[in-house]
Amino acid sequence: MCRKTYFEAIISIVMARKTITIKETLPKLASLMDLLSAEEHEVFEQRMTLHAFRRNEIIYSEGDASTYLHCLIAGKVKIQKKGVGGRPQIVRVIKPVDFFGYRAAFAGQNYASGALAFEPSVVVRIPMATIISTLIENPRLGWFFIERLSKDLGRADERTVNLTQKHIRGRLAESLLFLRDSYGLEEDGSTLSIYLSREDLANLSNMTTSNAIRTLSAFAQEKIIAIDGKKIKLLDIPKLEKINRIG
Amino acid sequence: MCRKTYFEAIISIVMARKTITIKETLPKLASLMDLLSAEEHEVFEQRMTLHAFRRNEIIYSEGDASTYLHCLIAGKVKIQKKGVGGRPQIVRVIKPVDFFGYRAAFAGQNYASGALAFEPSVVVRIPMATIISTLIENPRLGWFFIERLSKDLGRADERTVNLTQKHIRGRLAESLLFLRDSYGLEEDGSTLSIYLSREDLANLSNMTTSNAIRTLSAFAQEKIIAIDGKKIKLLDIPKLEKINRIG
DNA sequence: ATATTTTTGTGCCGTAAAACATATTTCGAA
DNA sequence: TTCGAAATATGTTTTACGGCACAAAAATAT
Repeated sequence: MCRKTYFEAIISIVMARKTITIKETLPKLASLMDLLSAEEHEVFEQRMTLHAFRRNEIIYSEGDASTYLHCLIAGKVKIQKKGVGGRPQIVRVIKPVDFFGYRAAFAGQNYASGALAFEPSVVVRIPMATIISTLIENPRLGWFFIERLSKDLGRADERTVNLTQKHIRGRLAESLLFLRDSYGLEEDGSTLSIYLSREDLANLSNMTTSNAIRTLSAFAQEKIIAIDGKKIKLLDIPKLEKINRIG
Repeated sequence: MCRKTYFEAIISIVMARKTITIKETLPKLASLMDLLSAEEHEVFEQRMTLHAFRRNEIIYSEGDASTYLHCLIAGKVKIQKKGVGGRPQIVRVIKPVDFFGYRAAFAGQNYASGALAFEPSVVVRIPMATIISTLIENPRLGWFFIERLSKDLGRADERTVNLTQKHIRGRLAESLLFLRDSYGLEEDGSTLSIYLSREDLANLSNMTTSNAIRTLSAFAQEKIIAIDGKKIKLLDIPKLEKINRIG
């Protein structure tokens, strides 16, 4: 982790060909900040800090004390959990402006999963102590988190069933569609806007890296996708959806 | 589903060799009811209904409108979700006095999983509309659900990794330990207090029924467990834990 | 009590996917 | 630029597990 000044954070982002100013940061947090009273808003603003992370940098690790709520302002983040023999599994991905890293504190636990930056990212941190004490007073803030937790829990159950029951091709197809839904496509309307390693793709789809590469090649051969280094073009989305559906 | 009067519900439970009276029901709901004001308490009491379910009876189905919060007063319940080709997967189990069936309503969805009684069960229903409108006013009630959802989400992520990465023996060992933690042991200190079919055990452990039977037999041969019909005795818990740990 | 269906228990086989081995390419650092 | 280390790619081997078939036992209905 590297805690940085606003200035440094902004510079990092600019280097990643995106621009962000302090003026832009607060409005992005609006979905949460709008729920607060004037005094609460003031307290939050005072206590929040801005941080920049490089590609693959750790935002927090499994086992860390869950001290802060995180909000991704810019960039892309993966939430992953170690399994048998330390083999990581990506359980969620975060896009701007999503909140993350709050579950463990609500459950009174240390982090059960770690957060890493897929690419240069800017994160706002707010102490969980502030969140929880405000929550006890402000039911609208409570509802904010109830909705998010409920949706995440639904997705987690869905994911458990899909990862355990589908075959490799189905799981990879699902991951590709999931990445499209999460991060969208580039201007050409077919290239995924996220470039992740084959290893990450494997950890997202519950397979070995070899099999992620192999199956990706098979999809390319079948003209379902096109591969150009880390760039993946989705050529035949109906077919991907079919492969995903039938498992 | 069969909606019953208090009287009928009590009779069903008595038939299952358990007794429950109306006087006992409310105190069991205390963890939630204690958070309410006198007026709120009154409203809840008025709107809640008591229901009895027979063995294997459906409490609610996947796709149903998520109209009620459920609380299990007596019995045992499984929450399951259909996957590829309708193959069910048990995602959670419920013991008294646990709340369930509230996530979907909070997320604004229909039920994404169904609830079935493992054995004769008594359930209290409270309309989700009542819960949500009370929640907006009462932050303590909000916190009640935030904690539960956060713990469930942690367990769901844990489960995803375990079910996908562990081998059959590891998954079955985990399920047996999980059932012990959820429902406890009988007076002998080693027999699981829940008798589930091999099929249920398979759906809990993500394997085919054949493999659940096979692996269970293997454990029995190795003197890790003892099988007597549906009764399962855990003989060597350290060994079970080891098998669970190494996957 | 008897018949019928469901659940449990085993063996065998085929296959999907992991493990392993080894090029080849790309990338980062000196 | 050159070197070493990752990341990507692909073929081969091994194995865990699902699928299927069938028998026995138990539960349920008649």
